[in-house]
Amino acid sequence: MADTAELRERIPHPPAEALDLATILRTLGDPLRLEIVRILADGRPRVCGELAERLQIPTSTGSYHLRLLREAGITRTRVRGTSREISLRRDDLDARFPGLLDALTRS
Amino acid sequence: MADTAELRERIPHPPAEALDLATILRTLGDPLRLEIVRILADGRPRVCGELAERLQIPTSTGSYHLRLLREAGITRTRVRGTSREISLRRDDLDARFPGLLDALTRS
DNA sequence: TCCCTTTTTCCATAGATTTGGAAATACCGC
DNA sequence: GCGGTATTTCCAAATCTATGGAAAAAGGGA
Repeated sequence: MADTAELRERIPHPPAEALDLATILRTLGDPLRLEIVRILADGRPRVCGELAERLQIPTSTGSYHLRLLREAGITRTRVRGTSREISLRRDDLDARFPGLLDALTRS
Repeated sequence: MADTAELRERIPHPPAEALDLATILRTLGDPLRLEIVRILADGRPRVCGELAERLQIPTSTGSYHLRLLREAGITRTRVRGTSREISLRRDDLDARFPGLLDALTRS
């Protein structure tokens, strides 16, 4: 039986223990990226195009912000055919910074 | 009897209802500023020089970061003679973004 | 294989941020 | 008023960030 994580991703994500609070806050301190996190807060994954369209930005700009979110460890990106499925890393974030995501997505 | 707030400050602070989450996160997304907030988290006010010395930075740099913290509504600055007494705006932050400060200063 | 779709990479530009020395400002005590 | 102390403002330089068009990459289906 193969490793689940191996099947799930081909894209580099930081390990949970490497998550840095200042980096996370700086990354979320952009209105566009904060909005992406709020959209993802319902737990349903989205593809890049869906998010770019919803935010009314070119896909190249969207790709840039999604890369920062992934590199900060805030989102998880899963390859699905030619698409990328983006979801919140709620498990790791909640374990490492309890209450943070809740405080950010409340209301 | 004069207004307490009037006696307390001569320096512009944003009103509680103007606090913006993205601005707050961007401001805290700097290691130096996050450290200042952690130092202030015990509730005891500090003067600028005390913070600059503790962080090993020139006072002009400290003054810059403290201005950003104040303008974001994260700290309150009170004039005390030639000094400035810096404290966390925990009351307003807790009211506006419940759980945020706790998540940030835990551990 | 060829085409179509989705996303990323490349690249240049515009703009914002951080830094710290030097000068200016402000308040206090004498 | 004067000297001393604390802090801010000014300013320039170095660095980092965001934007978006165009081209490249990568997978799926016929």
